[in-house]
Amino acid sequence: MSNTPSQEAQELTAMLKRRGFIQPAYELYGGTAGFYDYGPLGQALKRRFEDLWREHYVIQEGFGEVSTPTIAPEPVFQASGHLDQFDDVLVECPGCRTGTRADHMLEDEFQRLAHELENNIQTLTEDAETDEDVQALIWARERIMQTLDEGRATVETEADEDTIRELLAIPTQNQQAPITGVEETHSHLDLTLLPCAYQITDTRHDDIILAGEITCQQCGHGLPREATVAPFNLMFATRIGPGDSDPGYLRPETAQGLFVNMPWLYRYHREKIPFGAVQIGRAYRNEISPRQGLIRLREFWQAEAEVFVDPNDKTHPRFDAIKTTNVPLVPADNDPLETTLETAVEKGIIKNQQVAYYIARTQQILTQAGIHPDRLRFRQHESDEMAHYASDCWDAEFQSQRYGWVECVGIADRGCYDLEKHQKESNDSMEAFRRYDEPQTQRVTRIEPDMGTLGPTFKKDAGTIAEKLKNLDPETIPNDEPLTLTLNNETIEIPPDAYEIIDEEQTVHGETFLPHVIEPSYGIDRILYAILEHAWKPSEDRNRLQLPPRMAPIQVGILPLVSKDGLPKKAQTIETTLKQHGIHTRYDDGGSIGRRYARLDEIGTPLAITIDHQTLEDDTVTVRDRDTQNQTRTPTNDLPTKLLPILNGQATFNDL
RNA sequence: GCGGCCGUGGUCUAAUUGGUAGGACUAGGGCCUUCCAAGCCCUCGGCCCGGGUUCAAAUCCCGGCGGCCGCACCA
Repeated sequence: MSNTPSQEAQELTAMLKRRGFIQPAYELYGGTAGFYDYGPLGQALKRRFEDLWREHYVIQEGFGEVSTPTIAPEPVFQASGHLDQFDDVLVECPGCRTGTRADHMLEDEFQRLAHELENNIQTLTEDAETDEDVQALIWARERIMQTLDEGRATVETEADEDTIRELLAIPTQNQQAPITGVEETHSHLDLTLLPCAYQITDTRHDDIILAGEITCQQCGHGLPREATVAPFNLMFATRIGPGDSDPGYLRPETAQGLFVNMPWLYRYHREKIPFGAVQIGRAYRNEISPRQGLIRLREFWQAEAEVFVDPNDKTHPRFDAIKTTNVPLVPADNDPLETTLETAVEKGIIKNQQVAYYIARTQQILTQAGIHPDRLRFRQHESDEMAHYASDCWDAEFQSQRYGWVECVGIADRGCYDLEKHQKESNDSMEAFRRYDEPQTQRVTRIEPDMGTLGPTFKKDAGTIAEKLKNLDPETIPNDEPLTLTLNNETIEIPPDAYEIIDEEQTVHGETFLPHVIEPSYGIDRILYAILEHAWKPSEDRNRLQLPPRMAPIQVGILPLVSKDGLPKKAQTIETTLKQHGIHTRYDDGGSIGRRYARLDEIGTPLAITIDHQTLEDDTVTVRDRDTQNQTRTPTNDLPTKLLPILNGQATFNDL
């Protein structure tokens, strides 16, 4: 969807650099793709967005904000799946040196083979001489088509192997031919067609062996039977401490820092579900070929929230407040539509209220930040596009004049994926407790081994036997006969005094469960680009950055009309007052007044106050509105109380 | 990662067939100036990096880095 950058977009890029918003990093040394610097204005803009985000998630939602390290030891990503699944497997063609993703290549190859086999069988069926052959081919065809999707095909037929090979035109002398692993079992042949022919042996840190007869799609060069293909993991690797013993990685998302702290955060939130935790920070992905400025970076900023919810209850307590919100949706398997969130959840387009709620939240934040509502939509991931952890996922996408629709927020129902993996990897509980409304009593029958007897009798096997006993169903314990167990292929007899059957009443107050996680994840850099592009209003006589006032890096310009007659001094006094109220000002007495207004318009400063000779007489100044260029006169003393509401977005210039 | 095009002050751009860089805008200083990029004077600032060919390279050749476009990729 990339176009040649328009004149407008190029001018925006130039302005962003000239005025100190952003520029490619390390230009001094030739630049490094995928890294950007935020200058004074860009950083200020980013802070304003972060503060807006915090206002929604930390203040209004009440989620605790944390800050965790950007480097994590290997087990974290072993658990999260990033080490195994967060990579692309690349095959390099020795002919044209094109790198292709191995899994994509195999997929294409299976498709091609499917068609070829289909055709072969079609013609061969017509030529088949005996009914048996025809029957065999029909079976073969059905099974092949049925199972080809899985990358393997099993053919059951009464015809012998040679007939099949011949009829399918498969050379027998070639060990790597699509039919391998032929086994004769009773009256049918089990032909395992594809997995041996095109086998990816993924041993992770070793090379991957690709066997088979595949030609490069780019140049037609045959790939060698055992082309080595390397997994390209998108994480930056490093070493923690000296030596190679302790590998670490720069985090590819801030989320893991929240997951690993789930028990801590659960206690902080006084063991109540649902609760949320958030983090704003840097994340790293070693992209193969980053381009498109802020859109694809190797080091970027995320603002992520993890909301831990009860899997049995994904309603949202404040859903009523947002249910009539209209949102433009692009569902995975339906036409785009605009509907209320209530309808979308009722119709099952959005899976649950929790996801819907954060879609609404996201819409609020992004539009408040200055993304145009008509150029914002929510698109559902196709099932094959979904990350390895997600069960439902919606992307907020903004429409860029330059890059087309670009995702900038992902709202995913990650289920219990992450917590389960970390629980397993760490052997620590990630569970929460669900208290019943009424404690429940239940009769429990269980077997209690008597170690005092088992120990001396069975010595070192006692522990294993005790485990086995506990796992027996008490119902199956014979009453009269001795109890027997199989241990190490031996049958042993357990005397009745070595265990006790306990039948008791237990009171249960609740149960533990793994919470599910709803994750709204914001890509800050992309959002900032969206804000800038949507706010950019170039024209022949003046360029204007129409930022919402609360996003503006510089809030108020302070301009003495002329730099004499004591006007600069008066202006600086006023500026000091405004600064004391926390207003970010910029004093400028250089050049004509028009030039100075233009400079402020270009960086999105919403208000400018001008100190003129009348100020010296009656202590009033003019306040100028960036968007309309209108001016109104205001007493100096009223400035802080009048300007602050405008800058916070609670009032407009017309309220002055 | 592949292919095509490209790389001159902060930005845009000029420099016959090789002869060591000129302009505009911006910015800084000054003059002038009573409200929207006015004018005048002065100033700062450049050949992406490294190698090669040559008496001499912004220019030709090779490599690297970066950019744009296409392909590919994008949990």
